[in-house]
Amino acid sequence: MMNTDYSRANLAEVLRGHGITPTHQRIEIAHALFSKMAHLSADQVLAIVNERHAETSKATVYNTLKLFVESGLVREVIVDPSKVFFDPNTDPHHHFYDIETGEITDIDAAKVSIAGLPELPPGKVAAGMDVIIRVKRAIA
Amino acid sequence: MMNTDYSRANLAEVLRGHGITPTHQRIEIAHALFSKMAHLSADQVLAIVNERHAETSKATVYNTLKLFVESGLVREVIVDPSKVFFDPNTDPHHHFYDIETGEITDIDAAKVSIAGLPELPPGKVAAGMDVIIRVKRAIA
DNA sequence: GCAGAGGTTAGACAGAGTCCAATTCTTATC
DNA sequence: GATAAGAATTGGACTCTGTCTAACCTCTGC
Ligand SMILES: [Mn+2]
Ligand SMILES: [Mn+2]
Ligand SMILES: [Zn+2]
Ligand SMILES: [Zn+2]
Repeated sequence: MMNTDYSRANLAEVLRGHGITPTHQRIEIAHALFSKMAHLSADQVLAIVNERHAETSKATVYNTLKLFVESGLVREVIVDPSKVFFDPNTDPHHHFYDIETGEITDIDAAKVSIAGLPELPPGKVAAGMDVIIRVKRAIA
Repeated sequence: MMNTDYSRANLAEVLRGHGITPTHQRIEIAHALFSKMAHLSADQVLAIVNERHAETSKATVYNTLKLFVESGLVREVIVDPSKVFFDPNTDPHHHFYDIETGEITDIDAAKVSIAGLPELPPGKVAAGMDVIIRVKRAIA
């Protein structure tokens, strides 16, 4: 989706390209997600963004993550009952989820084929599909 | 998994068969889940169980649902970021999830085939797979 | 520079879920 | 049927994630 240019200047351009006014806070939040390319919770984003000097509030982190999701910049991953993770990888893909460590790993959706799904309920349209493979440490 | 005998006496036997001491509260909670055969949140279970006369605490509902999950009597469904649902259907199956109404519908896993999944990460063993198809109302 | 829209903020609030020490129940044994 | 010991339940305090609000700030176009 983006190359490897995670400079603030380039991130600002990416935000503009999605119709988002690039503020300091939004750029820092985008930087946290895209430079780490990891599945981060809101709390983790808040911590990363305020590592050097506190400059972004909890409310702004939540507002911004929601905005990013709505504009397709990042994707929500719902695997843990206690918190949502935000995924800078918006290519179609699935996830391994380690139920012991919480680690989330991507699975390229292009290599996976799913057949035999029933028709959608009448009057309904698809909004997305999640495949989550829960794994745990093999017996020692 | 069970027939259609949702009598308290039979539910008590089912619990014993899973190594669970059948208390009044546990039997009522099992009754709520199996007689409705629906995906219920802890809060919904609490409300159902205390419909006639309050007799079960929130702590017991959570304790019991956890116990039922651990003993394989029910299954957790993690689709909504704000709460867990408990599923009395433990046959392999997937879910439609209406992101607008919250409605959850079962998809028989026997009819669905998934190919091309990568190998599990080294040292990991599968603990389950969830397929969630998020749907919404078709544009009016 | 000014105005107005849009963005940010602290902190109060809500809801799901956990924890604890005190109490009550279940069950095995007599 | 009574007893005793372990198991289960309980209210309520607590934690954590996420939302909301009203005041304040900042950016942009004029
Ligand atoms: Mn939760
Ligand atoms: Mn939540
Ligand atoms: Zn991912
Ligand atoms: Zn189900």
